[in-house]
Amino acid sequence: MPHLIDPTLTRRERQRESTYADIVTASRDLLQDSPELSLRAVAAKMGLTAPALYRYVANYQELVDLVAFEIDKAATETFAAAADALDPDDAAGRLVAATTEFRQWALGNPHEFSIVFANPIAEAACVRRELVTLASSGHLLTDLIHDVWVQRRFPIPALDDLAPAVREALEEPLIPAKVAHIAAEDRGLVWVYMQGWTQLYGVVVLEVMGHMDPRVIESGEMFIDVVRRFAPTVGLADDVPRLEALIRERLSR
Amino acid sequence: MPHLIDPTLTRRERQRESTYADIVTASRDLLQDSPELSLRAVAAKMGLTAPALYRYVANYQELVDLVAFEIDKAATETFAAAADALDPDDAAGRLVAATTEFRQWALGNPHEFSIVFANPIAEAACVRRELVTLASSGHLLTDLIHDVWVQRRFPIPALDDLAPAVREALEEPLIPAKVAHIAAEDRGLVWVYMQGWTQLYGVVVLEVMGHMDPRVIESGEMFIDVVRRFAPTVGLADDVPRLEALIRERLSR
DNA sequence: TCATTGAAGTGAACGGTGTTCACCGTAAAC
DNA sequence: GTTTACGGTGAACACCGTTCACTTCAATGA
Repeated sequence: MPHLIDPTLTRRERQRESTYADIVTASRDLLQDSPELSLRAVAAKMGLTAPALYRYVANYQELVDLVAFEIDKAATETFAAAADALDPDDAAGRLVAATTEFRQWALGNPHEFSIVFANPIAEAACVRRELVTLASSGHLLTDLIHDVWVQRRFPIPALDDLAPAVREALEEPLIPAKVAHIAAEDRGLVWVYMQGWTQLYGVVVLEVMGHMDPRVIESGEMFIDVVRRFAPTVGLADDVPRLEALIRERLSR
Repeated sequence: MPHLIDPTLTRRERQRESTYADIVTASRDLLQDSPELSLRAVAAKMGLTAPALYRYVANYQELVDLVAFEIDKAATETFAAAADALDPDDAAGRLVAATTEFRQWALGNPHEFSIVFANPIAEAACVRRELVTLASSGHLLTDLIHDVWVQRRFPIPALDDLAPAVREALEEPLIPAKVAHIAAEDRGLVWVYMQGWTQLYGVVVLEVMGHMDPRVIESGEMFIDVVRRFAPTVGLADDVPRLEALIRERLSR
């Protein structure tokens, strides 16, 4: 994303913005090689000393959050691009393409993946939770499932059939903007999304962490299996052969 | 596990064994409070200096592996105990009880859980991989699913219907002992186990890491939902109401 | 235009980490 | 009773996150 000159920003502000971009770039560079991201290494890579970074970031955790947020944003763009490579009317194919791209990206960039999706945020501040919660990747997948639903109208649970805790979580999500465009009575769809995300997350984390037979990881068969089992839930039982072919084509790239 | 005096071990060997136990105890104590396990802190807690630990462990990673292995072993005993609290003939109930106990333990001991199940072993040595792969928890869950299968004889995939990579992984697992007691022609059952483990792992990691709406985590509804959806796969469709009640009873403790 | 202000960066320092090495006492082994 | 080697120490190195006093210099306002 080439940074056009924004006249509303003063020169200093523009330079500051550019430094933030440099921080992210340096951090992602380091994550290509090492699983650990260190503040000092980032500073060194930028030609700065460590204390200088504290002008931009309150502490190490905030650096990680910043980088994680930007990684998620950038990765989501590649997921969206994978979807956009297909016919705009092929909602099912778009969902599967983005999902497959997510899996491939995770395995190809395990450190970046870990920083975004395998970081404990239970004991973190509210800011952190908000950032991660409005993850753009989650937003994208929700949209793609919604598109499938618009086409297929697969059954979704009524809010009254869901447990109270779930209903609350769907009616008033932590970040309202995330599902604001989904009508209140259709929020059961978000529960279906969460079911799917849970399964996708399970395979991918197992694969990225290496907690699975290497031969199975390499083949991608468990990932395919998950998609195959989830397809009927979103009205795509009949599309499985085509979708599976689509996945295999993408996996073999 | 009270250590009886083993006359086959010399005094020195016994003392060494006891020191290993102390290392694990000190480490687990530290993990109760802090998410990070530091070699120096372990040494200090034992009244030693850091270099002394290198008489027992080659490096930090080996300390983590040792602790992770022992935690897995100890945790598995509590899972097994949860199963044993039920009628020995109630294979379904035993599986669900152990599974629920796993989820509860994970949420109650997030640091211990992370060290065992959310540690990247992709870029680790072979020793590490072997240790984690012969995880006793995996062994237990495989046994419990096998018991359910003996009772219900739910359909399992034929090896010929599975992808080559999967077939290889099932026929010659990384650690042969793990599934040695399952006949070659019944190895499709292990694939069903892996499907179930993937789903269980997905929810629990999401919950432990806090990457889910706190209200949903607290209620345990997504975990219940996963069990509910998996039940038919192992011939337990009709048992869902009873099993769900069993879960809810355990969750409310 | 000049003085002032404040943002950005530095070097030194503190406490923490994993790790290595030379050294030492003492308990086990021959 | 002598020798061996095991288990422990203290000092040191390189790295980490973080703080603080200090400088520099560009943007700002009079």
